[in-house]
Amino acid sequence: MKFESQPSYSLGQRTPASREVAAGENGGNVTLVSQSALGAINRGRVLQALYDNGPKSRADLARLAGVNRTTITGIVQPMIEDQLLIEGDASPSDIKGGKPARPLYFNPDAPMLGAVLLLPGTIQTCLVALTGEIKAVTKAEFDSHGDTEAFIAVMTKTLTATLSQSQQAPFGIGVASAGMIDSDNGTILTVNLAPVLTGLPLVAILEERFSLPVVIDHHPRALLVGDRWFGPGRGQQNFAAVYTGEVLGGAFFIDGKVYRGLAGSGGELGHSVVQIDGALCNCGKHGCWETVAALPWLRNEAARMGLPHPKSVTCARLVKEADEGSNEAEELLDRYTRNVAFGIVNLQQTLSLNSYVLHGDVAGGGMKAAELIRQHVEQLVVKRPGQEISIMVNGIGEGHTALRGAAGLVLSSHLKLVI
Amino acid sequence: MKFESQPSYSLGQRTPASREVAAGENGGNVTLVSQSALGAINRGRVLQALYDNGPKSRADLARLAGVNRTTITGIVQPMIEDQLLIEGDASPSDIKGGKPARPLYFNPDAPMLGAVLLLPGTIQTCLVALTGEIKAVTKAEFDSHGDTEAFIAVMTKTLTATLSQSQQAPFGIGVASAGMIDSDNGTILTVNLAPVLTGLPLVAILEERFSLPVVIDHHPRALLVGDRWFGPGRGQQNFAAVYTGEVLGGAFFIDGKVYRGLAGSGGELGHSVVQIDGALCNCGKHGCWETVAALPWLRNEAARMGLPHPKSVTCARLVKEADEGSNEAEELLDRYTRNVAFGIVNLQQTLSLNSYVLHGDVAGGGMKAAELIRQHVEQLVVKRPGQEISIMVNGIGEGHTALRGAAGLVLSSHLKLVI
DNA sequence: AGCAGTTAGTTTGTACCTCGCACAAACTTA
DNA sequence: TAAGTTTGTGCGAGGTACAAACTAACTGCT
Repeated sequence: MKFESQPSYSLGQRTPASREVAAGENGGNVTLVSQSALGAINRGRVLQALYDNGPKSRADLARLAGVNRTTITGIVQPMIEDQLLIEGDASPSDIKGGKPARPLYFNPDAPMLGAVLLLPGTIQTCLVALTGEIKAVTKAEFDSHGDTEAFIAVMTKTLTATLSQSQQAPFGIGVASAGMIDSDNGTILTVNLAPVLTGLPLVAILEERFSLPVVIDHHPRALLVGDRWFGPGRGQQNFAAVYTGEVLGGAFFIDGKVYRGLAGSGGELGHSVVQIDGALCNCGKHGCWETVAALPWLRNEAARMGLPHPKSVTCARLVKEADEGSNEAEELLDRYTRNVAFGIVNLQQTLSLNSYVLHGDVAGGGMKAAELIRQHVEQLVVKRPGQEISIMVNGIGEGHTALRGAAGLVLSSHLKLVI
Repeated sequence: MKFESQPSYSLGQRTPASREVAAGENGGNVTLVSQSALGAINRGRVLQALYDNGPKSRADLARLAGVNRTTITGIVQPMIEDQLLIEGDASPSDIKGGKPARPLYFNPDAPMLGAVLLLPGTIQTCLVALTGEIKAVTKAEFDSHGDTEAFIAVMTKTLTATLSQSQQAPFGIGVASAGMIDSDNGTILTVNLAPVLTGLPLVAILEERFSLPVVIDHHPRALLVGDRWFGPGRGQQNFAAVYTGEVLGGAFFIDGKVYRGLAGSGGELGHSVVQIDGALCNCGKHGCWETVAALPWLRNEAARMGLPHPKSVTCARLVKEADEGSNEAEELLDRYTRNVAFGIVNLQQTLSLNSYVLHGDVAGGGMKAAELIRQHVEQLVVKRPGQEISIMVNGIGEGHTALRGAAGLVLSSHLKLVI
C-alpha cells in the first residue's frame, strides 16, 4: 500500500489548487507548522542539498544536514523505490577504511520540468531536465493586441507540442513572463506592449488544461531562479540577479529563499533614484537608475561622443572596440559600468548580499565588464572587514536562462523549499 | 515529573551557549527541522499571536493559526500551569449562544526582560515588562578611551543594580549598541568614539557573569525590534525602521523576521547613493543619502538661508516655526522631508515593504513631518495598483525605544521566532 | 421549565517524524 | 587473520499535531 499513483512522500501535489496550500496564510498572521509539513520541508531540504552539492551518500547528507543517518535513510528510501533518486556505484572507502559509500543522485530518467517564456508577441516552451539540459523547444507567435481565446489556443498548442515529446508527464510547468505579475494569485496584471495578457489568470487556465501544477513569476525573478538552480547562484544562500537592457530590473535570493515582496512586487530597481532631480525617466520621475544605466542612456552618450553606429551600441560592442584600442569606447564603457555599479552599491548598502549575477546587455560584456563593475562597486561601497563582493556573469543565451528559471520555479515549489 | 526548575516546554535555554544552537548552520548549507524544534517554533508562534493580537481564547488562537483547538490546548496548558499565561474571566458568549470563551494573556507577574543601551561613554540599563513598561532604569558613564576591565566593572555594577530590583530573574538580557556589531558572534566590532569597546565579546562576558541568555544587536535594529514588539510595528510582518539624526540608518522586518544580512551588516542606508558625484560624505564617497538628509545638511542649509540659530536647528523646531508662519522654515522643512523621502523611495522600490517607522530627528517633527514625507514618497515612487504606503512615527523618547528594542531582542530569541 | 442549537475546551486514540542504540556489511591496515 | 572504521538498516522511545467524541456552558424558542 505504499506506492499508488501518488508517491507516498508527497513532495508536491500533482493536482491543481496546490497554490492555496502553499500560500499558507489564512487571514491570520501566523501559521503553525504541522508534522506532515515538516516532513515535506525536510524531504525538500535533503533534495536541495543533494542538488546543490552533487551526488552524496546518506552519511554525507546526514553530516551536511546535521541530522541522524537513520533520518536520511527514512527520507531517501521511498524516493529510491519511486525512481526519483538512484544509488550510484560504491565509491572507494575512506582512507581509514570502512564500508564504501553509495552515492545518491537524481535519476536521469526522472520526470522533467515544463517551462514557458512569455514575452510580448512570442511564446517559447521547452522541457528542462534536472541537469539543466533544455529539450523540445517550441516557439510560436501571438497577436499582442488580439483575442484572449486566440492567445490561449496558441499557448495550449505550443505547450502541447513540447510536452508530447516526453514519455512521462513533467513535475509541473513554470512560466516566466514579462510585465507585472501577481505570483500569489497566478495572474498576469499588465504587460506593456501586450494588452491581450492583461488580467489573465494564466495559472488557473494551464492547471485546468494540463492537470499539472503551474507556477508563474516575472522575468527577472525567473533569471534569479535560473541562476540559483542551474547557474552561478547554485548552492548559494544570498545573492541578487541584476538585469540591464532597455529597462533595468532585479531580484533577490535572501537566506535561501526567493524574495518576492508584498504581492510579488519588490526588485523594481530601475526606478530607484541615484540622481535627485536628474534626467527625466519614462516613468515620469527624475534621476532613476534606469536613466543612467540602461541602453537608451548608452545610445545617447555614444551619439553625443560621436561613436560609430550609436543606435546599435551594446556593452559587448564597447568591450570589443575598447580591446581594439578605441579610447572613446573605453571611456564610455567605464562610465557605463560605473553607472551600473551605483545600483549594485545601493543594493549592497541595503541588503549586503555580497554576490551579484549580471544578465542582459551588461552580461554581454563578459568578464571584462563584470570586473569593471566590481572595481567600481568596491570603490563606492563602505568597506566592512572580511567582506568580499563578487560580480558574476550569466552569459548563457538569455532566453535559455529565463526558461531554466521558469523550470526552477517548478523545482522550488515542488521541493517545498519555502517555509 | 513535569515541572522542574526548567519549564517542560523549553522555550529558550536559560543556559549560555543557546546562541550556537540558534545559529543552526553547521558548516553545511541546510539544516533539517526536528520535532522538538517544531514544538518550540509553534509554541513561539502561539505566544506571538497572543502578543500581537491581545488576549484571545484558545478557540480564537486556533482559528488565527489555522490549527486544531486541541493543539492550542496542548501548547497553552503547560504555560498556564507555569504561570507564564493566565486565564482571564469568561467573556460573554457569541450572539448565537455557546460556552463563553476564557481569554488568555500574559501573566503581569511573569518575568521581565533585561535591557542595556550602550552608547559612547554611557550605559543605560532597565527592566522591561511584557507590556513594554520600563522599570528600574540605571545610568552610568564610562571612559570611552579607558581600560576594558574598568568598563566591564561599570557594566556589571549597573546591570546588577537594575536586575536586583526584581524578585525573579528576567528571561534574558538584550543589548543595543552603537557601532558595528557582529550579532552572530555576540561581539562588538568597532564603535567610533569608544575604542574601549572594540572587539569586545560582550555576550560571552555577560552570559558568564549573569548566567542568563544574552543577545546583542546594533542600535537601528533595536529600534526596529522595539517598534515590532512595543511600537507601531506591533503585529506587522513587513516594515522598516528609519533613523535620522547626525547619521542615517535603517533596519528591516521582512516576512516576520528581522533582516540581518551577512554577518549582521545590511541596512547601512546612510551611504546609499542618491546623487551621483554629489557632495562629499564623511565616508569619503560622494552623494550619499546622509549628505542630504542628516542633521549636518539641515544645519548647513539653515545657515545658508539665514535662519536664526542654524546650529541648533531640528525637525521639531522647523515644524514649530513653520506653524508659526515662517516661510523659510516651511520651505526648508519641505526640502528636508523630500530628501529623507528619497531614501525611503529607494527602499520601497527595492523591497516594497510599504510600511516605514521614523525615528530620531525627523520623528521629532511628528505627524506633520511624517505626512510631508509620505506625500513626497507617494510622488516619487512608481505606483502599483492597490499599494498603499504608510509612514509612522515613533515619538517615544529615543532611549526608551532602543531599550524596549533591546528587550524585544530577548523576546524574539526567547520565543524562537526565527526558523 | 425544558429542549434544541451553538460554541469552548478536554479526553482519547492515531499517525507521523526524528533520534539513539544496536547490529550487519564491507572495506583497510597490520 | 584480527582489529579498527565507516556505511547503512531495524527497532523502540519520545515528542507532536490531528480527528472524533465528549462535557460544559450559554442562547433562544416553545
